[in-house]
Amino acid sequence: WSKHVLELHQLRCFVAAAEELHFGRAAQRLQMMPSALGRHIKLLEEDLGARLFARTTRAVSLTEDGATLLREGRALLSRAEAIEDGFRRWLRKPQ
Amino acid sequence: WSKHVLELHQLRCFVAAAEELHFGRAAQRLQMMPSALGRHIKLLEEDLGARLFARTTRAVSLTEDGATLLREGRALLSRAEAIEDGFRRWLRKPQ
DNA sequence: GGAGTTTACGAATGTCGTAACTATC
DNA sequence: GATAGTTACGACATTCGTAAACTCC
Repeated sequence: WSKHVLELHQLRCFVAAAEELHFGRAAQRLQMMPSALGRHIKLLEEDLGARLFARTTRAVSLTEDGATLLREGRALLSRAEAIEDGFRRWLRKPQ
Repeated sequence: WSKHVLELHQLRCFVAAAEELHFGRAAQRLQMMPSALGRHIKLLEEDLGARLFARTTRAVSLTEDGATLLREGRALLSRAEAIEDGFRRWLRKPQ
């Protein structure tokens, strides 16, 4: 069985982790446990077929693929937020 | 507890339904049952705080908000697919 | 009454957090 | 031995499909 498709929730986990370069802080920022965050990132890596972080378990750093996804993922997320905001700004649209 | 955030899976359901203007065919296209598709669309409407379809249960048609989301949602989905394809095209990147 | 969407309800899946494990310093 | 990420495992929540209900022609 397979999901095999990109989902925004995974991407939010990845972007937070990529920005913090620290799973614990990233998880805290997203109000979830590090184990949950790590699982989502692992799934994302499997879905994309790419390693996104170089892990030494002592510290994490972005791979080249990770850096690419950070750029494109941020753009995608901000576009998604723009759509949400566009709708939510006008509950009962002004005309 | 709240999810309250846009997810691509909901958007895929909505776009299929908006293109077919028929929940049954849309569900078939996505290989799911109409009831499941309808539930996702309902959640999406609640999340965005907007009615997306005018339903007469005999036929569905897009509201103005629905037409807007169809445009922006398609763009978002195609960008998401582009990211996926970009990664999957180069399993073991070409150099 | 039939085509089409929605609701009710168990069953199956997925996701979570705690705790134990692994590895690095 | 402390810090940071991962895996194992039940518990909880979501999502599914079937079937019944509803609604408009």
